[in-house]
Amino acid sequence: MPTPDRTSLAEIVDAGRAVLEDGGLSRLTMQSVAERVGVRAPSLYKRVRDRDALIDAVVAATIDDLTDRLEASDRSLEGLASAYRAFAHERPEGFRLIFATRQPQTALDRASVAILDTARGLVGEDRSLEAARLVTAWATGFVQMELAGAFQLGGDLDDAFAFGVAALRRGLESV
Amino acid sequence: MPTPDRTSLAEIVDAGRAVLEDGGLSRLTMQSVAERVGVRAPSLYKRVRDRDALIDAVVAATIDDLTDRLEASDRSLEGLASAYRAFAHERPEGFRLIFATRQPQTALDRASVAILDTARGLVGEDRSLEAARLVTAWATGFVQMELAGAFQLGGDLDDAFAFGVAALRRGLESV
DNA sequence: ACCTGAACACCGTTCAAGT
DNA sequence: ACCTGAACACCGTTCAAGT
Repeated sequence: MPTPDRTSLAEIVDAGRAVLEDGGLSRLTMQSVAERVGVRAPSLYKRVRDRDALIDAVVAATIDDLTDRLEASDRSLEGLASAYRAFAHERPEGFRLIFATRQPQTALDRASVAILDTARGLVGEDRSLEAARLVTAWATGFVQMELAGAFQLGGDLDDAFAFGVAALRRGLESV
Repeated sequence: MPTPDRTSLAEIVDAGRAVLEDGGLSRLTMQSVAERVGVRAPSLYKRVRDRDALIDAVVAATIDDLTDRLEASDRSLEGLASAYRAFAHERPEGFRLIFATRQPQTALDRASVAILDTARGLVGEDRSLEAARLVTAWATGFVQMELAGAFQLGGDLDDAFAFGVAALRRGLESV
């Protein structure tokens, strides 16, 4: 006798993201997600292989949202960079998790395209991949260090970020 | 009746680092560290407040080693950058953990000095802090993405790294 | 077909009892 | 003064039994 579904994969992933932002990865337990969704922990295993798979799904959803933001920016170097940083500030735990997991992140493909387009406009086709990697690495590292509290020598972080984009633009335009 | 010490804080931290590189953070359990040190898990609590404090100590020791490497480099922009990257390749889990923990990282002070010196030589006193942050953010992000397998569009990563340092030098020299 | 309680393995942590 | 086994709380996961 079929029972009506009491939840769904999408609802579980959303609950996982909410719990993650609330309390960090260590609070992202099967029990806390189940409770938020109104079900018992063992029921989650009907939709999700295990906790790691749930975490992967949370990462994938986060990357999707991040990509939407990049695509919605003005696509300039400055626009991409600040959209990236703003997203990380909004969802610090989710952002952090993207680079804390080791897996085939084909979900990053869409984001790569947006950044590559802008990079191509700055340095041309030949060096666009390297230029995109420069910009992405810098933005990723900046935000991660910011979130980790690793910038401890004072100074204004907004200034440092603006200085960084400007220097990158100069460095790339002189290729 | 005093018992002779069967271990020490330093030995525990070293064991923690070894276990970490072997199996990642999730394998860094009190039990695995205790076993490696030849003691039962509860005994660790005589030297270490809890697992988080052990992790903090592992991070601090890792930052110390990293700083030694930076100081032992030729102190050029290129030398610092490749020393940084080489260290991350040697101790990927330890490196990763540095920016995965949120805490007062005064241990980063020594490393900051080395990078600031080099940055000052490139852009002068006024913008040295921002320049140091640009370089550190880029190197950190590059290596983290590399370790996470986030560079998935082919191309040579050594090339991309060299391209990055060169572009940063140009961007900074034209301040 | 989905949901649950019970059960098991494992981990962090405390503590009384050993030496 | 350090070390240990026993115990407790908590978590991930499986599974037989419910609907």
